[in-house]
Amino acid sequence: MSKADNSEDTPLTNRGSARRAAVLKASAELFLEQGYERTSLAQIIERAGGSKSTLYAQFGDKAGLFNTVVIELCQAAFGPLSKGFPDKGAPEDLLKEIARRFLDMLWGEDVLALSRIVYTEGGRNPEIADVFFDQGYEEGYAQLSGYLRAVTPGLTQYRALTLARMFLTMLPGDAYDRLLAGTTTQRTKAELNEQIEISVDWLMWQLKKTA
Amino acid sequence: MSKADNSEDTPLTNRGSARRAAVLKASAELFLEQGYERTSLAQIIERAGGSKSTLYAQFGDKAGLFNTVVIELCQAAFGPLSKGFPDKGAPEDLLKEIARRFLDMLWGEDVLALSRIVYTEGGRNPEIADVFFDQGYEEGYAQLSGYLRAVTPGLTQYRALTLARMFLTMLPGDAYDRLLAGTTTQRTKAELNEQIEISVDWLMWQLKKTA
DNA sequence: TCATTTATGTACCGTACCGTACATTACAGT
DNA sequence: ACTGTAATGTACGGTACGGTACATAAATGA
Repeated sequence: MSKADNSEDTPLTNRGSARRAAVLKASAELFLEQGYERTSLAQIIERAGGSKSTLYAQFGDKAGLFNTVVIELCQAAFGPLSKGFPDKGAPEDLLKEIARRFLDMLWGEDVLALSRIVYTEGGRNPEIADVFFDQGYEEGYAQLSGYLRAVTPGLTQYRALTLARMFLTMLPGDAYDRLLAGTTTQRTKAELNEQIEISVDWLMWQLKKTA
Repeated sequence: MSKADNSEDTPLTNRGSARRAAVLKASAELFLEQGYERTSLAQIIERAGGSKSTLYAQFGDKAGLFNTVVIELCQAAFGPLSKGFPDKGAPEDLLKEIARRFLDMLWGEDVLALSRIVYTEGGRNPEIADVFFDQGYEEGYAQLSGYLRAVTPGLTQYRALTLARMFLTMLPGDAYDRLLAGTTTQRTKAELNEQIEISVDWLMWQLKKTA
């Protein structure tokens, strides 16, 4: 983001904002698919139409474009988290449903590719790592911990957050890591269901101990 | 690894094998630090001495060199896992000790950087992902599950593996992911200790339920 | 000691890349 | 309709990269 990042200051004309959208869409696809280094500006333009001038006028440089794209993607990818929880049924069934939704979201190709790119480029670009975790995991912890406190009298906020964090991280086990890395063997659906079962058991146990 | 990978077939002379070692060392440092794309062959040679001819004669091409390096690194990085467990004291204290050792290993700069590169390049190179998980996590699961079965009559091998896997993945919570991604805020030591506590509690509970 | 093989160094090729300069077109306000 | 401004297209510069060709030096085996 070196010289001219036109993200908010100048009011774009219709033509401009349409191109901007096209460039963002194409960049998102290509960055997610190939990563930062392997994606060239020429590829982006080929897919988005227009030309490099537009790109540099609107996003400054390649890094600026990347930053903008990834931050927009973070805000989009974790949308399902803000849908709220189902609210009927025994806590145990409810937690299982929450678990399934969470895993379904993680398993989405967009979240998967986004995670990969954040892990790869985060070291050189801490902003995207922060946004990713704040909008993603932390948001999930907050939602779940709110629910836990609602059904468990005497549960402190800190403890609820800890439990939520541990629940959501034990849930996928190493299945998510294997997906990210691309191992040839992956966890089976049966193993995943077993992990859900175990995780929910544990969380219910913790809640009972508190109450 | 396109044309001439001289990893095992031709007996290298002294001169050759010395250079080979130097190239491997330099490549390891640079690949881990910068990733595959950002590391150029010129950089490697600058650090290792010698010249491109040597490199191409011994490793075929850049990809071949990378593959060799990463696989050697996998075998080296997880060395601490094969040290075996401490074997005196109550299971609870023992599990805590195991947990601490495991986290210490994960937190090492070499394992950290290796994880990052495997997640990044694994998609294009499944072999390194497989080696990484087989030599790393799966080895840890095997060791721990062996111990669990030894102290818990009636625990099946499958169940022991599952418990070991869940234990070792819940242990770091999201702390390891945050490290990999490079967020500006990280989990505190207190939070980690709490996670260890909770994880060990859970595992002890599971073992008691079985026995 | 001499011939053959193996390792090394140098110089180079073609390519792909990011970024820029500048001419050109569409738009907005009057 | 006219004019200044913003968006676009074209063409190119400079560079760094992976990979190769070929000459040279070292080692090996007899």
